Amino acid sequence: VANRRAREDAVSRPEWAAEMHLESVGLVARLLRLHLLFGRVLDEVTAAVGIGDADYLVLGLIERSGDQGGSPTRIAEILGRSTGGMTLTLDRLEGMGWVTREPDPRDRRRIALRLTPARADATTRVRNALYAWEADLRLGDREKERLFAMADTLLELLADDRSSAPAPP
Amino acid sequence: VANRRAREDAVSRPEWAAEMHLESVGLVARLLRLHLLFGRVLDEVTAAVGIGDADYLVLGLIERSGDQGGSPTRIAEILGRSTGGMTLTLDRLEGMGWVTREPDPRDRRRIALRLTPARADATTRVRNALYAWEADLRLGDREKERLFAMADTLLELLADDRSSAPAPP
DNA sequence: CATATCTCAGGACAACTGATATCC
DNA sequence: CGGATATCAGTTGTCCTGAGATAT
Repeated sequence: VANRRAREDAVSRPEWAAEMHLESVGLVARLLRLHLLFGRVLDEVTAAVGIGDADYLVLGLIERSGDQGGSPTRIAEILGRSTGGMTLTLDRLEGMGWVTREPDPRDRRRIALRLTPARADATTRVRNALYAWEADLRLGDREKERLFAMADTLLELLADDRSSAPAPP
Repeated sequence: VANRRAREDAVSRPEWAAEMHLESVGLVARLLRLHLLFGRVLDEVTAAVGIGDADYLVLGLIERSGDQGGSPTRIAEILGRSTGGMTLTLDRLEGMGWVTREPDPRDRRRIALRLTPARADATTRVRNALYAWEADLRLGDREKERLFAMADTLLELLADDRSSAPAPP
């Protein structure tokens, strides 16, 4: 056990944790930091193209929804927002001429969301910028493979989680 | 090359990407999803203790600032917010009796932020809940080690980034 | 009728910008 | 004085909740 602890300690004190008063640096601390840093990258990239990061996520989901178009409810679910709030967001995006709402003839409750050509360009630029950012990391094949594997492991764990939120004593 | 591509494709199409219309699933897509999912975990855990996630980050940083106490500017920097906004946040936190502001006698421009005992408990509860969440993942030693290593790789890459945000054409 | 999808009205509130006071 | 630190005033904007309209 002593051996295990020593090995874990060796790897579990990254430089950035030096100035923090933490007993130990585990997965959560790393994920928290990752969350912050990646959020910032996202902010910068989207701002450079002139969209907010929240809007980019909406636009990106619409773009990826295929020929059927995106639906407000579905997008709200994925992003963890209310449908009412999503209507407001869409009003805004539509008002700026970035998104169109078309009634779906097959189910007239539904609405098909589509990007206007100009915004399709913009989201493509954001995505290209993100890909460029990824390319700038200059990952080797092996490293990439391992990062993918780790990310997928984490994502599976997180996706299975749905029932979390332990209550405090 | 054909071999490499085949191998990469095998690993680069996680299940969750099935319904998305993506040409390829790279690191960014995974990080985006990770960002969303972990953000939700954070929301749930903090909400269960009765704080907002943004507030938890502030409280957590104050708690970890050691004997000197935290300073508004420093916290704003770490979280990527404006100092003006931080003042408002601190007003709120102080108003709720969660944080105290003490003048620093050694540099009277500065202010030392401290948690009230009650809130120190709350942040501890959140942290414990996060640790419990981590423990619930039931990671094996080897898996943990690999996740740590990968997370640290990513964090280094992100930390070196500071100069990103490529401009669009 | 029960359910699903979307919208509307009204409100809450967090965060920003820019200017200001104080201190090193 | 030039820089840093924190705050204030005024505003913007995003999102939520809860109720309602229309369609299945």
